[in-house]
Amino acid sequence: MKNQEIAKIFTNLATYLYMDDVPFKPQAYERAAMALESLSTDIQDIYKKEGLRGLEAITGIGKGIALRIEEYVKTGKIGDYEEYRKKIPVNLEELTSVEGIGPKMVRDLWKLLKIRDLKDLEKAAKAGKIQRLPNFGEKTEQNILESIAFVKRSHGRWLLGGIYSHVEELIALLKSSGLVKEAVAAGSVRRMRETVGDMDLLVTTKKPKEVIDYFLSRVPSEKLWGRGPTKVSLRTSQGFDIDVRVLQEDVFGAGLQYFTGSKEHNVKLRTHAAQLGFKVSEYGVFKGKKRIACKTEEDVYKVLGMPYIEPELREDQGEIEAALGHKLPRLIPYDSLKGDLQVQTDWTDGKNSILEMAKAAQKHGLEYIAITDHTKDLAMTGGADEKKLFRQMAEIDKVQKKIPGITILKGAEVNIRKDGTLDITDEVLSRLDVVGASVHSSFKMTEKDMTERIVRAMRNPHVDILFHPTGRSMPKRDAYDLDMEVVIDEAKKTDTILEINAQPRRLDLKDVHIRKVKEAGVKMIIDSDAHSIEHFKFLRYGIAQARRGWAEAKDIVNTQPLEKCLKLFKNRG
DNA sequence: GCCGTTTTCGGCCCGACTGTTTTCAGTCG
Repeated sequence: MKNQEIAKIFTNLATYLYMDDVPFKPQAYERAAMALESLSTDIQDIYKKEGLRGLEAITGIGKGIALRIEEYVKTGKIGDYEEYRKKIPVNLEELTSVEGIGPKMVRDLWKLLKIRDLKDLEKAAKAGKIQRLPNFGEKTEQNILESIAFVKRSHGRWLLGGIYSHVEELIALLKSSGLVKEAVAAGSVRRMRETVGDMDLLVTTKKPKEVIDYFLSRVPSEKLWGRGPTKVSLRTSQGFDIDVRVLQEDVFGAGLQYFTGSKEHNVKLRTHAAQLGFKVSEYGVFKGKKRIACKTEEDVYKVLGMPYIEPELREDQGEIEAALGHKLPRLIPYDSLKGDLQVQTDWTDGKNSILEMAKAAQKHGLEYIAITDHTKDLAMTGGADEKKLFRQMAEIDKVQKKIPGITILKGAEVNIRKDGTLDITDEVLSRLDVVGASVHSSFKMTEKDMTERIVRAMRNPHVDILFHPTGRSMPKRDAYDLDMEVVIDEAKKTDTILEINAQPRRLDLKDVHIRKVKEAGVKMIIDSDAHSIEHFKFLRYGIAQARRGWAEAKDIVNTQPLEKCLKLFKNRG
């Protein structure tokens, strides 16, 4: 699948066009790149099946860009882009990943100092060469050095699950100051994106200066990026960037809407507003000079003729159109899960016993769990063979008696071998309540082979769930090559449930897949993949991911009580 | 380069902040 490759080229091409001050084209390429990134169908397939017309049917792709995609599919290159690369042969992604460096600076750094990448940049900055350039200065040079250190440390983005508790702490801190009325997170944190680059906190207060002083006195910062009368911007000692903004109480809704983003959602919303004769900014919705609505987000959307749009949907993926047509999904609510069907214990690589996990699950409000320890191919985890599975089944019966308030199902996470067969016999699988199958090895197969491998496993009549279908693990391992269309199709045919694994580094399925699966009418399940009693809290991120994929409660089997949930399994209806 | 219940031509979101300047360009969200 070349979608991401082509998207990257278009993003870079946009950067080059920005350097040349070309108007409007860069944005067009950026939009095309975004369209490609969120496309779960292979763009090459679309081209092969439907030609240029198929490409042009995609919003954001017109005649010109369709031709460039055609060129790439045919030759593996895009001419305009190659020319630019010859002229300015620099690593755009690396250089623009540095906070404060955009296309124009990249251009000048290349022109004047022949800086190609992060290494060159760091060297020049350390030698004090940057500050002598026209329009650069001492401070810019210093910021560059600090940004480079950060990019190197964290690649600039953080897992949502890694910083979420930090967000909650800071909100609580602001609220406990007694100085603020409202204190909420906005931005990608509020939209619950799987990774976030920084944190936007919004407060309303009558004493902006005091709030900012208070915040600075309580949150140790490694670097103060800047502070104004209504905003402070800093990097914490953990290296995480936080913006705190003070909003006027009577325009809080407009501000919250604005700073929640996404940028693309807001662009679309403003365009729509303009068509109605309104102007939208962080200070409200205006008709001429008159302010119409801004107290709550509901007001903002209402005056623009649409119901409230949940933050998780605000990615310009059709939510505004859906809202206008009153076709928004009724997203699966948080805290609506009744069970968790992927739980590991100390029988393999989990930290806690079956009883401890059951107790923790119960405390988390769950009515049932499945114990799904690894199986024998995963030797390093102490994966169970058939005998060990029987022993564990007996143990679960014993534990169940000690804790009657929650049902403990007998399950396993069986390994899908390279050829698509499983590492546990069908005879034993048939004795389990829940069988999840997943790939843990041989990630580097061709898309065709990997798809066939997984399809074969799904065809096993005992496999109820395909666990973490794409196998990614952020940030170190990307998804393996897989034809998701085929997998979804096969899930429909075989009644296999697809998992949304809630581990912050997995979040697999991805949001774009979830939407496809839902549209295909295939069932999904949200599992914590808990390896300790702490991990049931991950379910929240799984639900967030489901919501970002427009899923409703009825799409997710474990929103149902146990009996109903099990009826949705294959061969159980 | 894309798009269309204002438009097949003429628009394309909008404002704040920063660092370098001495009125503004670049970057960000």
